[in-house]
Amino acid sequence: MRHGKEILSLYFYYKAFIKVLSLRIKNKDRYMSLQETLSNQVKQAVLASFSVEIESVEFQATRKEFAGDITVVVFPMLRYVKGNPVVIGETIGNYLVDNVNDVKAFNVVKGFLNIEISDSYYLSFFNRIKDNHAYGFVNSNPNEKAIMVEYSSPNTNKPLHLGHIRNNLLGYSVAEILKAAGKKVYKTQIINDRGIHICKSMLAWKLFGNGETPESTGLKGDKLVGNYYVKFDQEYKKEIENLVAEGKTLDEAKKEAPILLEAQEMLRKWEAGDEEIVSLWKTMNGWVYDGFNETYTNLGVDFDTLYYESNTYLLGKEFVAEGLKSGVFHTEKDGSVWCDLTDAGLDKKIVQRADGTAVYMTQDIGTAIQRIKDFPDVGGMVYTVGNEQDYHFQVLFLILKKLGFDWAKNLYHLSYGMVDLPSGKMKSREGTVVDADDLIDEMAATAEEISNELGKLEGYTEVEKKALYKTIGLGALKYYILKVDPKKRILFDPKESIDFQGNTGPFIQYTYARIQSILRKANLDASVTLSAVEVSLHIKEKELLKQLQLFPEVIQNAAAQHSPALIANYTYDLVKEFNSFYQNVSILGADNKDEKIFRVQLSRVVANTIKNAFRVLGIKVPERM
RNA sequence: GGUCGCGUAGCUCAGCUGGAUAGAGCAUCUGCCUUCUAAGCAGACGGUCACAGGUUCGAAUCCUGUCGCGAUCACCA
Repeated sequence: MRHGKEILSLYFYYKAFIKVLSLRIKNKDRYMSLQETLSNQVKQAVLASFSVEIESVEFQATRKEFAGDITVVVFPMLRYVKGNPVVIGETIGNYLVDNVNDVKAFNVVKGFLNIEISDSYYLSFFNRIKDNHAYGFVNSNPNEKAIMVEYSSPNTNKPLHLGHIRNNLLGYSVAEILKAAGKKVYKTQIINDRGIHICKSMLAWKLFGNGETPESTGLKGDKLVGNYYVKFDQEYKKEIENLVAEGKTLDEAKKEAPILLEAQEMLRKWEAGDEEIVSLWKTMNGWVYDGFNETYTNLGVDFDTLYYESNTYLLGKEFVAEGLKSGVFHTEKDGSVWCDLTDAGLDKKIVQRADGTAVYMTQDIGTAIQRIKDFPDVGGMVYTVGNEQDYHFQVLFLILKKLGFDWAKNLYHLSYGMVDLPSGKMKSREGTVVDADDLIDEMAATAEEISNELGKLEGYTEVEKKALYKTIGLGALKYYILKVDPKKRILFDPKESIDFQGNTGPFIQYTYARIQSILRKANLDASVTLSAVEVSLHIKEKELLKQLQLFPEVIQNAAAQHSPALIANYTYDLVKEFNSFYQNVSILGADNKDEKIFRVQLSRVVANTIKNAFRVLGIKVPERM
């Protein structure tokens, strides 16, 4: 037996493991978690042996180089019990062996009491979950308030890029995680469909478009509109150059460029309801939505309800008026409305311009209130928005609290780091963006290349193959993005392709496919329930069971922390453990029938857990690959 | 400058509500496909956990300061 990396591989989740021992085991007349039982018994042992009461007992998973499954840390007790930690540990260990059925043996290393738990404990756990396809998921409680998760929320003047992909994947996954953790969830977005940005695209199309449409060009609608946004910028820059050549300063030129003035005029006309402008606006936004929907479908994300800024920006103003009445806001001499947040350590913030028009904040105040009106069962919201807007949401939440909404305390800004390129920030106007559609296609193409090299898909139709390439390509992309802690920024180098080996989505999908292959070949009745007497656990089997035990708690933690990364990392650990089992233990070639049944069942449960974990990440699993 | 976030192996990342010798993947090097899918397994190599103090029996983890990177401090969204 080797004692290298493989042995240590589970070390890092040992903290989480403790919590998982809270799975119910039968103890006398009621269910009590193993840790609860042990905790009480350790207290008893200390009381009996040293006449001291201790408040709590600290557990951790046993490191792999030592015998045992769970470890009691003796050091904290030294505060109450004077003595040698080894002696104290041994005293407690003996007491546990005598008094707790599932404690089989123990050993003490320095101040650590390592406890061995009986196989029957793990087997009874296994028998409880083996047929539960929703293992790890909690049904939603109808009495509990729902959560609205906002994500994506793009501007409608340009196509989606890699930054939006991170946003979409995070928002979608967090919504699914919350559902899995027992919350009712609504997915939504606020579509920034009005403003100067869309007018720029509209104007450029009017001037240079020659009536082009997605149909006439074969271009996706968002791409077509995005092209005119770029076109506008090019013309704008030309005009600035000309004006500077004529002797204007750069600042003057930027403000006076005719094309910009014309775009601003267009915005005024739009706000005044000019029929021609509004009609063009509707047409071009329609093109963009068609394009976006294609990308969303491709990415596999969806929404339950949509909000458009053009519908909600006026609503905010009502509440600005209300806030003025109640004294939350005040008017400046010029007529603009402000909120003073200096008592909270923040600045003053404008909520409405002097001319009465809405700012970003006005709109967000209105949108939040509108959402609660539309969905009265919503008790909180999650905003998936980049960390460049941390301050905005700090202020927004505070204002909503000041306005007296009780749900305002349940607002959460899911703030994530930017996706940057080696050259810096992605800029649509400068063409330095990684286009979402292109990237998805490239990932599928790479999956196809690798699949062809490996040549394991004989018998698959072209349609099946195409679908599989997409599953794998998207799996690689999504996992690559989601495994990183949301708050950290991602540096994406287009020259370095996303891996398909190691800690990747395809590696996990591959393991799932392997298990499916075994299940197809197993050809046995997996419904029987084996008792502890019939099977004694292989070390790899036991490690797998320990890892499986963690899953429900991982879901809860991921929900509490709004972090898909926790699910991704957990799944990787589970899969690593399974592959080690697979490569070291023969499943179909087990020594006897019971062992074979158990291993097949265990493999099936692992596959199901992979599937469930990946489902909340929005990643599909393949039957073959 | 004020505020917020980040800094762990050559690279990409775990670990952070304090506990045993800080872990993975990629890259480099070694073994393993007449046996369940080698997108795999088993191993080697690789670390002053940015730096300096402090709290503690014990600090990558908590506190303070310094440095570096990023964001933000708009009548833009």
